Amino acid sequence: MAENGLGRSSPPGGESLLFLTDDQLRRGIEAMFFAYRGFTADPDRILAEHSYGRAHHRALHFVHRSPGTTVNNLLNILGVTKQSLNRVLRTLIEDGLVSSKVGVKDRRERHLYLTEAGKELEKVLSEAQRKRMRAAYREAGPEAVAGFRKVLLEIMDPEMRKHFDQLKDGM
Amino acid sequence: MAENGLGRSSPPGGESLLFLTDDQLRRGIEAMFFAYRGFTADPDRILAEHSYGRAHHRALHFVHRSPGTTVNNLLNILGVTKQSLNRVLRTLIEDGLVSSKVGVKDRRERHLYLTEAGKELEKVLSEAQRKRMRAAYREAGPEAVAGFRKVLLEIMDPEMRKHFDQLKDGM
DNA sequence: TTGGAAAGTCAACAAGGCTGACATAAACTT
DNA sequence: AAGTTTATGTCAGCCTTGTTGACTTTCCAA
Repeated sequence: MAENGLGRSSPPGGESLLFLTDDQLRRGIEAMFFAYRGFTADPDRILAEHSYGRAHHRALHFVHRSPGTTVNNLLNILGVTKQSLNRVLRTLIEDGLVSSKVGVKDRRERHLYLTEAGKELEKVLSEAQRKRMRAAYREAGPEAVAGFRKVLLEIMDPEMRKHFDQLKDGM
Repeated sequence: MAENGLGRSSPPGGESLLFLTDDQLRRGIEAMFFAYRGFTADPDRILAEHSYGRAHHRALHFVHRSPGTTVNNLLNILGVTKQSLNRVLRTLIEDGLVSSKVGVKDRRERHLYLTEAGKELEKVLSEAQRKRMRAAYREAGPEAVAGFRKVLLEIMDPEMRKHFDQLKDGM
């Protein structure tokens, strides 16, 4: 059986498992790396104009997605420390993009909402990002998109997958 | 025609373009975000044990991939400033993971190679990352993987796509 | 009612981006 | 030969965004 270019013979099972060779996996890893750069490029440019970073985008996105969410919930979704999130949140609140309301049931909690200005910036950011994704989806076609989504789901940590699925419910 | 949940009616063309709705695009964006976290999680853990970061991983990966590459070429691939790359490269060279050799044809250039120790760490990192990708690919199946790759290619900036394709040649 | 847990805030530090200025050596141009 | 460009490296300093530790306020349960 022919070598596959890495000095290892192909795995047993023949052609059907060629997509699992180390070469193919490495190509996938590199594709993920380069694609993620494109994925964030457009929002990054817009954020820079506002002196914000990706962390601000993420906060805006998920507050938009789950209005009234608590800081703690956001923490779990974003997977950063509360101190790190707090700094970003503080500037967004100071700048009037996010409003924070003390919880009614539990007054320790802060519920987060986008203000009109916050919704506006979120829209600009997400439209820029969607524009690229739309073009990519259109070029690749619906079946490729289905595969894309399927693989991404499998790459996620189970914990993150849970958050992803929970977001779905709120749609 | 039914609303799609965002207060916009579905695009003309009917069911066939449902994968291009803002909802679907937003889900794709979120999937990309959560998946990228999983994608980097395993290497990140290993890197932390060595007091390295993702920047070191990227350098190791691409030097491994293109042995003898120049600093300038690496700069273009990674898309960072030379100061930033230099800091990372310097520690890798000091730690004996990367070797830098003056060019023969053009003595201004430095050609970069992994040392044995460098190859070892790169292997540990890439095997951890491939392990997750292999599991994901296996779960998703070859057709999904093809779609995954196709969409990623389309998301890339043309400039990055060029680098990606050039790497292919070296395989 | 008191002590622990939870939510959030403040302070300080580190990694890794960035810009700008500058140095050196080698290659190229005129 | 002189001047310019290119490749690389370095220093200084800034910003964003991660981190840990210490602290306050609030809630709840023993």
